[in-house]
Amino acid sequence: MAWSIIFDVAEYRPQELDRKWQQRWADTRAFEPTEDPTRPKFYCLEMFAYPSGHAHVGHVRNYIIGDVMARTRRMRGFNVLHPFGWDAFGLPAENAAIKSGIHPEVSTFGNIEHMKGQLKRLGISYAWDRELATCTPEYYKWNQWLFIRMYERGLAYRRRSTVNWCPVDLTVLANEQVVDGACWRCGTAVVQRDLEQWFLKITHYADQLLQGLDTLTKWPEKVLTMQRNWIGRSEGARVRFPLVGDPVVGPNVGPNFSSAIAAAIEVFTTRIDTIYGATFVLLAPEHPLVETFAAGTADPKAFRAQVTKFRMQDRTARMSGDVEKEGVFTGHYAVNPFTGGQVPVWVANFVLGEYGTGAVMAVPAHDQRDFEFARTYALPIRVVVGPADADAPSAESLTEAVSNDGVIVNSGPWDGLPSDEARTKMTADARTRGIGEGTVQFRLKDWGISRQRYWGTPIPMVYCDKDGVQAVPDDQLPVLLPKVTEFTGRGDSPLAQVPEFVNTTCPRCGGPARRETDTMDTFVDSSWYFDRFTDATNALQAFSPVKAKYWLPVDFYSGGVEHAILHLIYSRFFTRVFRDLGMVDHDEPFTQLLTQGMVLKDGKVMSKSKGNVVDPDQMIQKYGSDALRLYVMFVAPPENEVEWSDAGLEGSFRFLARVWRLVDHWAAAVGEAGPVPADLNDAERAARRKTHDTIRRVTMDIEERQHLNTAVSALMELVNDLYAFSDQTVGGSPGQHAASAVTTAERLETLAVVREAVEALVLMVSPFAPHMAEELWEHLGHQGGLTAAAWPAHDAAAARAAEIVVPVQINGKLRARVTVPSEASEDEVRAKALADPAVLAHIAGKTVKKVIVAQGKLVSVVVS
RNA sequence: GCCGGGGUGGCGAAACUGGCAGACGCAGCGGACUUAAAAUCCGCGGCCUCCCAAAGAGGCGUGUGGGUUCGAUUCCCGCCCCCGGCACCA
Repeated sequence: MAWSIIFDVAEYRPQELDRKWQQRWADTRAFEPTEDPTRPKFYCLEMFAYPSGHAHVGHVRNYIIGDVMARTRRMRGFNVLHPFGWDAFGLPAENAAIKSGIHPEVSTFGNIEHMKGQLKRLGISYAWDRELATCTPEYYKWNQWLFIRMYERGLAYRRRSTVNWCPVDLTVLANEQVVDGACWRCGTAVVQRDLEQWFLKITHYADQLLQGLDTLTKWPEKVLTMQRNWIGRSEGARVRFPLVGDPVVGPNVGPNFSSAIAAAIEVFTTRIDTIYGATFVLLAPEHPLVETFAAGTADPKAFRAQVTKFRMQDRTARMSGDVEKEGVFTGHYAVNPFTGGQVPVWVANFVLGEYGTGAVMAVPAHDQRDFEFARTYALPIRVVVGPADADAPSAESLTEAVSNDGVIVNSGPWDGLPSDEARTKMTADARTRGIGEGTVQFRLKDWGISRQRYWGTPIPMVYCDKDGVQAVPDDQLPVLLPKVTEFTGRGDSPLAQVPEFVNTTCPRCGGPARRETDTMDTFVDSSWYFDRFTDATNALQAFSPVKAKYWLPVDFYSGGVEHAILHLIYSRFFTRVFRDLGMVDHDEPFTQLLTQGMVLKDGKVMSKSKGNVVDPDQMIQKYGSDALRLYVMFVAPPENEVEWSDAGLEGSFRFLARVWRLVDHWAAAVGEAGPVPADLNDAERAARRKTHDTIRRVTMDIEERQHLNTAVSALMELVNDLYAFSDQTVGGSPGQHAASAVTTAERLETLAVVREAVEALVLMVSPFAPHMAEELWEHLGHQGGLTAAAWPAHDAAAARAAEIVVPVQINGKLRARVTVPSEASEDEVRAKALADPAVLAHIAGKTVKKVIVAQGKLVSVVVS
């Protein structure tokens, strides 16, 4: 039995390495940085996790991406902050409590414990000292503190509003949380409710949030576009159409119809240039004037029934499909302030109450919606824009609206102007005459943050009969979330059922008062957690501006694209608030954003309910964490969606074992090798060239392109080459004969080249497979671990080849390859190419018209 | 409808600035080692044609039809399909 010989070369046993090095990193506190102004910083962050219980490989992919970036930057001399935390408040824990009776606090911390273990078993290099959970008073105190600062500045305010209410989750949803008219979480159709709500005035920053997008050059175009659409800026004008003599309507002209009684209808339009074609005015069913007009209509009951029908359509039918354009005449007329003509006022089901002024001027000739409406109800159509080089079409000939710009016609003094010029001039004219003004309209709305739920940050406000709404003074923060023991899932806010919480004293008069019983949307928590990481244990401040200045902004941020709007726009908003409070001095929180793709199993997103989750722990048990890490990085670029494959994981394990054998094979011999000498033979030079070319490729792929898959490919190529080199130089590849560890080689040069190659390989594989790399690094005789090691340096001269193979094309077809010295001149390359037998055969009997030499790349011969 | 991103072997993918399409890996096939298997090591591999076969040679090939160019997966124009976002936003 030859067992002893077989085990001369140590077997790759990843599970032992995982344990050993994870322990070592924890013992030496290897990843806990402190501020160091002498070194460049790198703040690497992955979106923190909701502690659902178990992380699957889809979640874990994101953490590995960040870890590769963090570990690489550390070796490249950066002071790296790579923290992790828990988005620990939220509905699922509370819903589970209603079902199972387990208190959210208990389940949440239990889940955190388990998931933290999973991440540690993956060897992610987190600064665990800075770990935070948003459900702790140490964290949410600062949510409350910030809320009060916003309240003081008018950025947090309370108003009664129609809100999106989820009848299943029993809570209000922000506009961003309503997807196709349904709750983003449970999919139930959303209903409308009127409630007193707290809002954050994100619209105050609408223009800044839009303009800031232009500075985000390292964000995916997709996300920038989604945010632009979401903010939805449009330039236009507000114009007032006075109502024609009506006893109900008073003389006061209100700019926004804050009162139900006004003497004019204000519309918002982006096409004031078409106002001579405005032949009627449309009101949203929600418009305040609608109810005012109702009483005066011929049949008020029928009128109101119509309007009610339109309002019901709004949320449900309108979302699900095309709703016929319908309207009802109010019996009233308004004056087109440009033509002076009287136009009828209708209520239309397709006009939105919450956008603009809730009223539009209808220009059927130049707006498709108005066109359809006019045709349905036989309202007049008037063409006021024509093409620049032809006559304008007649209204009768139109089959659809013409919405593009052109030249103004049928518009009195404005005839002949191009549309854009007309818009500017007519807006100015409206302003001069006091009937309107230019304005910018946003689609973005203020952020309603009140939630009628338990498991969230209490809103730190108090209601006093005498003094009204009062903020809780800073020295009484945090307003602690009381321990609710019974979760029924019925009624409004669970906190309203805790008298000792509700009943308090007014901070101003000391008299009896009631606390706000709603909690904050959990997106508040996640809007600034990256700031807190810079100073996670600060008990006196949300974070120190000095520490924040050192670490922020986040240099590299990665997470799922599903947060492209919600989290990423709220965080940009909060950053501006902190800036205006003097806490930070940058505008944008995340310099670079990477949106990682999901991991699918059987073509579907992994989820517990579908029963198709891949548990990283099971994979680690079988193949070790390094193989899992490497596979997930190798399978595709980080942005791509990928299908999970057990076979692929096994392939990555094989590669690591191959690296292990290679290094082990040479380790004993290369210990004696010195620096690489100048006079190498061809094989040695080629191996060295491959080493340095790989350094270049891997460095660029990780740092510049985040193409982590091709970085791994390059390492595989290097390993393949080194196996062949081993075979050539010492006979027999590593692993071919298990006991064939090299003890010496014929040439010292060989050992020096191999040592350089193998060390570079171990260093470069370490971000992907840190446990194995640490062990091999130690095995190669290095002390102090990889945390202290430097990334290999690229030597461009060593990477350059002495000879290169140049393909030769004849009339665009590849016909030959010639080998030339890499520094050969253009003439030499041309001569060599034209002398090649295969080339001669193809040009025989033909005329060479042209020879193009692309230096170092290719020769192209044109013949006829 | 508008905006953004895509379409490359059996599969995941690569091709950096217009220059050898398919690197690297998975699955597959062949060889070495072994009594045998596993593991390991080495090799083959887009499609088609010529050839008994091999070697070799040639043709076609990056969704599709054009264009620019000595040369196009890459640039331009038209079309088809897929994914994501927004969607009666005046």
